[in-house]
Amino acid sequence: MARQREFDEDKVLDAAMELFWEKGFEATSLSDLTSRMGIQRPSLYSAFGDKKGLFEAALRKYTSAHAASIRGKLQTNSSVKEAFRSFFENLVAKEYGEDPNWGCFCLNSMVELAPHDEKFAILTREHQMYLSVIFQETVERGLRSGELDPGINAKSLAQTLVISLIGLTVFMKSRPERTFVDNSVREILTLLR
Amino acid sequence: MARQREFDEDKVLDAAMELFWEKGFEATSLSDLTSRMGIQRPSLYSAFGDKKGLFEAALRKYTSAHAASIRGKLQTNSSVKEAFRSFFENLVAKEYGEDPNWGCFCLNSMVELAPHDEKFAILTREHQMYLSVIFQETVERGLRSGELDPGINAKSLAQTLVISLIGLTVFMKSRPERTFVDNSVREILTLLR
DNA sequence: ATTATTTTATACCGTTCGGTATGAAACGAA
DNA sequence: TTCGTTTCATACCGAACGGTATAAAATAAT
Repeated sequence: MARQREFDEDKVLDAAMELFWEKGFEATSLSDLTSRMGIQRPSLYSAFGDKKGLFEAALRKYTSAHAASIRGKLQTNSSVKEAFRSFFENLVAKEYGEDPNWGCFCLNSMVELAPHDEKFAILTREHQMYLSVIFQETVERGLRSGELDPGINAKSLAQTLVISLIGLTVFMKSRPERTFVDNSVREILTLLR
Repeated sequence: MARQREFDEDKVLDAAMELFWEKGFEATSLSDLTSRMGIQRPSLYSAFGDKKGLFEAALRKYTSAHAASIRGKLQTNSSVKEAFRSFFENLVAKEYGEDPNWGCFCLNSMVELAPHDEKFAILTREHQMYLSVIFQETVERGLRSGELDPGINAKSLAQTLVISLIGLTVFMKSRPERTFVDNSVREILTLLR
């Protein structure tokens, strides 16, 4: 028995996510947000609490979608080596296709907020842990099928691939020459012997 | 024929560097800066131009010292494998010793500013390029001495080590369990076969 | 139609932002 | 000592910040 919302909470959260992803937490103002989200301040505050609450909601939505996307990409290919190869190569191709390139929202947040806010340290760290589990499951699939060398330590390799993914993603924010990144990808993939 | 400066430009720049390193560009206010640097605003503006000019001066000072430090560490050990091993292990030990952990000022800046400011994209990218040259020279030393497998591509390996360094440094900002990082370091070092 | 409840839009709050005008204090040269 | 120059400290600028008080508009139940 009341007035109904005129905005779709999920839609405006996407708009906020884009903005935070692009500019980070501090550099994004409430005026930026309300104008891009198409709602007024009181609506924003009643729906998400405050600026940091909105940021957290946006980041949680991002990590959830990001993890699902990566899991999907790694499952499409029956060959594990091929799956990782196309995953990393598509990652690079995508970042060089877009201009400019905002990197990964979760890593941006890890750099900006994790050392100052334990909640975001946990949130961003747990996302990387989850990615390492996805990677590990994929490596173990390759071990079971015999595609990968049985001497491989699935967990260590998966964790190293996460570190490599982070390094590549962050470094590409500075738009280095593509050969640098291509060389690294090729080298990293040799760990999947 | 005039009044002399009462502050040491190099000293106050160090103070600014620490603050920007810790909090980033946006989250650091001029009041933060002047209070930590121990000078007044007009002195800051006359010496460094504006906030971004001060930030750039601080970052240049950081990258220069950072590169020299890394070059020094890699030269101390006659064994190249041992040099990289101790380099990465000390990196990890140092980050876990300090609490909290501000990561690398250059990488923090790459994430926060590179996509929005071409000057900082270049500055941070060039620093990584320089690190890759230092790494490459070290790998080539190992090739010449016969310590490393002649099949190794020095440039690709060096670039991959830079990517790994970036990934490790950024990930450690979220204070993950140390075994994760240790596993990755061990795995990465296997590339130095 | 009236009423209770929620969301909307506007306008505003005190605070802090990056940056600067101003004049006194401290020098070196004459 | 006087003068010209530079740096110092203070105080201030308009603008933007994150957040909220207020009341009109819109709904569903009575």
